[in-house]
Amino acid sequence: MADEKSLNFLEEIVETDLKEGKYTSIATRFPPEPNGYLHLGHAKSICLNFGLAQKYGGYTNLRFDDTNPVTEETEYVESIKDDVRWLGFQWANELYASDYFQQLYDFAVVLIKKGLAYVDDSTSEEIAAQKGTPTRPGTNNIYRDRSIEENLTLFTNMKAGKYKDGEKVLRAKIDMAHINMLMRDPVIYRIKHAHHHRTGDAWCIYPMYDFAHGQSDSIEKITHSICTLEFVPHRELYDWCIEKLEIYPSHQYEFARLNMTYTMMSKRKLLQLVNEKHVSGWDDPRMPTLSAVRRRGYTPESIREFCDKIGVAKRENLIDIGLLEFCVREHLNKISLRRMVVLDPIKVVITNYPEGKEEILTSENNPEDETAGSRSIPFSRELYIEADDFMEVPPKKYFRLAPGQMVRLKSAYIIKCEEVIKNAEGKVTELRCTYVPESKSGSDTSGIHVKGVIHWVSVAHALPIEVRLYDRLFLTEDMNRIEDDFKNHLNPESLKVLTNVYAEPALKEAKEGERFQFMRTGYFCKDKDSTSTKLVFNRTVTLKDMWAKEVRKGA
RNA sequence: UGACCUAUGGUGUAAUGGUAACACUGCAGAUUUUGAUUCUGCCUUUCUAGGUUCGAAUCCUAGUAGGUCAACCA
Repeated sequence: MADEKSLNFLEEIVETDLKEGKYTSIATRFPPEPNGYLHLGHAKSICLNFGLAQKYGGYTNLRFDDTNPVTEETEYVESIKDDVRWLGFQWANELYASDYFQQLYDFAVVLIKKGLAYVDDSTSEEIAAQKGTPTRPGTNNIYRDRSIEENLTLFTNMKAGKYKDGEKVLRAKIDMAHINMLMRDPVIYRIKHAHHHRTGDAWCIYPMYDFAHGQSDSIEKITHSICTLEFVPHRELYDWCIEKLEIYPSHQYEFARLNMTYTMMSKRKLLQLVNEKHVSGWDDPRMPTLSAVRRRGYTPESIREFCDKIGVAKRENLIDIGLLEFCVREHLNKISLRRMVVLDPIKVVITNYPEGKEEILTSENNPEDETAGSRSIPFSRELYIEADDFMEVPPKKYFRLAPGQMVRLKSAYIIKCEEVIKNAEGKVTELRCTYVPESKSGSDTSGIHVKGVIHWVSVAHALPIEVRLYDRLFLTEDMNRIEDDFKNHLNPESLKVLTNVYAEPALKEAKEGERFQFMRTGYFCKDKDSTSTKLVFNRTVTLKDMWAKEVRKGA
């Protein structure tokens, strides 16, 4: 029996609308502005919009809100399409607000003819000054009373390019004393002699968001237009335009955007990080963009699961980034092949293992998935193990390697540390161990039980690789709360590059983007910077580490 | 000195007038050839004050707190 999951408030609205026969099917849209890359906040919106349509039998349009040519570029359009597809969604139609420029222009003319719009010659400063404040009403200016004929002529001239940028605007004529600031004669068209990424130089006037978005929804017969909370006050204007234009009544609903701990989700600031080279690009694996988390090794399934788990509501939230990490671990644990990789090597010589001898051992690829099969791993007299897996003076409950102590080498033998060799500075350089020949994995007759199991790589067969370890980009939990420059909060240790790393030979076959669990250290993904001679892996996320926590508590 | 939105464990989200629950986190334990995974148990919750009602997290009023609104951005 599938337990019935409760509905979020948007699903409730849709179900009610469907039940009451308001609609027979629904249409939603995802409306990004192509002025940056999509991030996890957009993923929430994508999952919501596409998810709703999927669940209730409708469709979702991908509509680029490209009404501001100075910030928008084709590069962004392509990345957005890639990201939506990667997340696993298929849009019904690829559309652009710029497709509607003529219709939108005609709508503006309709408004003028109804006496509901006028051309204003004021500067932006004057308009701002006349706007009043939230507690003080605005004031009318002389342009407000221009005749319909004059407005029509002026607006035609605006379109014809007879004025310079900023010289005139078209404003809706609503009410300068309206309690809602957005209803105080909002600017609906402005002059921009700028090249548009799709319409080229065909237009020199462009509609504002409030005069483009709702009408675009209406043209596409979007039933449920879902946006974030900061647009709540825009809804009144959204409805006003639809009513005065007497067009299809789409409706706007608002939800709270995603905020995440230690994460900055503002496109503008992310752009700044890219431009000022604090990161290597929009897809730097430390970024919260979808192209970055993809490169880092996150799966689309885990992002969708995350969006499902965080829910949808109308109150401000701050999601623990640990939940995202939980989701990706949960998925990667099920699907990723295990490999042994030593990130910080220390050499072990097995003194009672014959020189020149080699054995081929077998290890399962994924204990969570029998169909994943197994692989061969070469074993020999000299090995690398993790420096962390040896302590000369171990604390209580440390069940890895220490002088006189035994551990099992994963899928191989039990070894015992007999001697510690140090260099002149007293640093441990080599461990001399003996192995128990009867303790071979799968045919262990030694009767010895050891608690610790560690990973290892045969020196003679080791594959050198580069590994990039990522930590949170920011050190401050709630980046919405800061008052100083957000760059002051950057984590200087958000990237650590390890170049003295050895992997088992099987990793050589890895394909770009392929994800693995490096046993006991974390999940990793082969990076696009890899070449035939240099393999590079990104750490997606560490494994949960109870021992590290234990150590921290002791400290 | 306004309007609008919001208020449930540490963090999210449910409960739709009838026993406050689920996930993450945290803590404790079992299993484990990954100190992973898995499994078990535990901790912790209705902003305040009134009102309506047999009964309120839920409805009403007021207060308080947080958010939003004064771009020719979206």
